[in-house]
Amino acid sequence: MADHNQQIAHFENICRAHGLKMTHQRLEIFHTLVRSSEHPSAETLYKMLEKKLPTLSLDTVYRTLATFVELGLVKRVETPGSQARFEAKIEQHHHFFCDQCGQLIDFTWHSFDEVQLPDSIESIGTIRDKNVVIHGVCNHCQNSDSD
Amino acid sequence: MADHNQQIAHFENICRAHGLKMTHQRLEIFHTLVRSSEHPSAETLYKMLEKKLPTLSLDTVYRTLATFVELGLVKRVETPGSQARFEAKIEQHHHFFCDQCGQLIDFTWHSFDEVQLPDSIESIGTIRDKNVVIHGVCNHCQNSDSD
DNA sequence: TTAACTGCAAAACATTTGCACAACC
DNA sequence: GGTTGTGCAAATGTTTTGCAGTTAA
Repeated sequence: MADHNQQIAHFENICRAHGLKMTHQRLEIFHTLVRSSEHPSAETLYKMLEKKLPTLSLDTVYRTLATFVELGLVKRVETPGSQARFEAKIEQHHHFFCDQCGQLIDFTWHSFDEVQLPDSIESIGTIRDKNVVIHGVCNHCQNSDSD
Repeated sequence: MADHNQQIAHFENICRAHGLKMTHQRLEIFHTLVRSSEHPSAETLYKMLEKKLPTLSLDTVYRTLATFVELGLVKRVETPGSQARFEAKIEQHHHFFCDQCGQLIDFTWHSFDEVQLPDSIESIGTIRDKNVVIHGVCNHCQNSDSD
């Protein structure tokens, strides 16, 4: 929780540094994303916020997310689904994708993060980021298969 | 090249086993995908084939790819782009994505493939597949930055 | 005040679907 | 011959854009 406040302070600084206005919508969208662990789509975020911001429009959510991605405050997560999904998590982490329910679960794997890539890979180009993506079936789905 | 023929034989067997007809379109789409290393989208495939199959329609490409994915003959590649991209490569491999030109480069990393995942990850669920995705800038883009 | 932001509506883009004809087995 | 597949066109779903009114600095 304390982490979130720090992240929000960072968010406000970045916006100020780029001359972006601190609107109600931007603040709420960022708050919601930081506090969520479900990697929501634009539409999911819109639904999460419709009680709090009844006049919010879906295109504002799309525009706001695009702005955040450009500033590096938010990442677009690559998934098999047709809708783009987003996360505001900063720390290096990886994803487990449940092929059955579509849930994305974050995990950390420090020994992977620190491993040096083989030269054959390093020589492809300049590496910015390396991530592990696991596909499988989460425990919840596994257990409810007995219907 | 020889590998491709084997893969195409496998493709024909699978189709037969599932009662699927061996149409000109399916054969050509699969051939093109097997021989390509660019992980094309449905639209790219359609353009690659329009000289050879002038009456081919884009929706047939979509339908055919969906069928192949269902049969496990083709994989949908997860990319940041808005169009889905596909590959017919069978061997375990990983992807380098160039953030600048959007090119996807395959690489192998056997010591990663063989590593046992930490228990904390194994306990999330049943793992079907684990892949590394690297983001960066490929050598080609790096070198042409001097314009 | 004024430049940037939002909401609305419409457009653009990617993908899917219904139907009638054509092609495979 | 009968079933499955294809092409056409239209529908659907997701994301983007133009514009005029609204809001933060």
